[in-house]
Amino acid sequence: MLKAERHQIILNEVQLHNRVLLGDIAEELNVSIDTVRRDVKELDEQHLLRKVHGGAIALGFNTLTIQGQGVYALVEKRKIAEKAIKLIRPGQVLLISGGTTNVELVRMLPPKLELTCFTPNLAVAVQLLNKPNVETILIGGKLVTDSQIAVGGSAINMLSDIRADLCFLGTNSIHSEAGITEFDWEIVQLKKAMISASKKVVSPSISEKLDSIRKYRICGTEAIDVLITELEPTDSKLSPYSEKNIEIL
Amino acid sequence: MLKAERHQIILNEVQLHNRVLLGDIAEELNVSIDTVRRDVKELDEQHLLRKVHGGAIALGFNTLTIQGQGVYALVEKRKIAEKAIKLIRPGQVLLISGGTTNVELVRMLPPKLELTCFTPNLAVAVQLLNKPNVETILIGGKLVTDSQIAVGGSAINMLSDIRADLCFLGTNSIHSEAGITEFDWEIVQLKKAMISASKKVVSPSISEKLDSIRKYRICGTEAIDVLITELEPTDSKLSPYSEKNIEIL
DNA sequence: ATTTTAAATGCAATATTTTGCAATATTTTT
DNA sequence: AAAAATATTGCAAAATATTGCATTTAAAAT
Repeated sequence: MLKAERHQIILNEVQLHNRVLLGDIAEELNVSIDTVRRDVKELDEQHLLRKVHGGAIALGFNTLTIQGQGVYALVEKRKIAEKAIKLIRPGQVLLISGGTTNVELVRMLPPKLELTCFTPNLAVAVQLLNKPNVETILIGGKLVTDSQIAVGGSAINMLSDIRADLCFLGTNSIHSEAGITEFDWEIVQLKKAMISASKKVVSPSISEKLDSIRKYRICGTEAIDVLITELEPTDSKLSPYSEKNIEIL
Repeated sequence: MLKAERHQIILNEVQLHNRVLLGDIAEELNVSIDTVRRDVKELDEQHLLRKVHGGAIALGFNTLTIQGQGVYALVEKRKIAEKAIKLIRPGQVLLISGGTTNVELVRMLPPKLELTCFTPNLAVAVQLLNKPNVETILIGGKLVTDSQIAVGGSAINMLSDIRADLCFLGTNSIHSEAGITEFDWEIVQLKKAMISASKKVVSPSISEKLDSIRKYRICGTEAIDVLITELEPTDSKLSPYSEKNIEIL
């Protein structure tokens, strides 16, 4: 029995019955209760369920999660999110695109921080709802299924009325010469509008996405103010970007 | 044995059983376990499966779900949702407000039904994303935390461009004389706009909400075309409404 | 056809992860 | 407050991964 398989089963059980007992699962899966305990602990760390004394329960009401597997490269993304949050000042207006890194960023926002946040992304919006001191404004439009982001004329139109202090632009591909690129035309248009609606553009990208190029271009490196990766800012992989006058964190 | 051939077989196996063990495959294909490991690693990099310790598993659906904690009066709401769905014809344009009944309604939509759905509510939007044949358009605006609904000028503005066939208006309070009422002023404005954007207004309400009045008025009974409760249409509690020429389901 | 080059494979040594157990601590229940 | 249930921690055995390297195989170039 693979660990990942157990995780799926446990999650499924929790979804179905809203709660599970560790002992029951252990028996059902024929593993020791310690193993189940560790499984549940991991799932809890990935925000896929909530571990409680004696078992686990499904997450609370406004919790959107990515079902099935947990978030890929969560450790790296948390590191990025932590650096990103340091850029934020109380009272600012933020513009936040989609992507799991941005979701993690929002989740890690200090609860007492007062902000106004605009976002076209469902998962980001749901996370923002959990922050009592954040005013959230949803950017509407046609929803792209897999990225859960609103695109199209009305979204772009709504963005044209905004002047945000900081834009966290979830990035698919970034390259020191080609800039930021995407493979979905609609999303390209949206992100372009997001960039022009912001005073400062921050690109949180796990290093894996560096030096890659997609079909359509969103902007050149000159439009990016800050690049945040999980690496040390002095890492050699980042020097092509710092040479382009991008601030590296 | 060609590499591509092995890849096919591995993928097939994963599809079929949801998981594979490296050892099993190695034996089956008569290659070393190292080779299989490398194969699986490649397939993982192409996002065709997920490599885990000991083997590989199929990719989960990357869909967002709201992990609903026990929805109050779920049985009744399902009954209402079932009746409501019968009103829908393929290809129609729907306008759906918030509320757990509407979420349940969307969850129960047949997967093959083709629709265009507008909604200002996050939970509804998330559920709609799981429907492959539904085009979802999010109505943006300032999010009201507890109802997870977008309100304000831009939302109302966006609604003014819509002409929906059917509006499912989640209802807080309905009264045969006072009509539909709410306690949140912003939401009242939004729902008014939703009503004028639709040809036909349907109010799905559990019977508990009948005959109650809140602070602000959304519309009179004349604006409501259909009232759906979990009760039999002939129930005496509903007669004040049928007398107002509302269709009862 | 033959050489050159690159890719693929299996092996062995080493590292990492997973798992169950036992001893101890903590929480929950009575 | 005592008893029962559940958690935590450290540990060792087993399973699995990783790495470097030698060998084979396939592809490209001559």
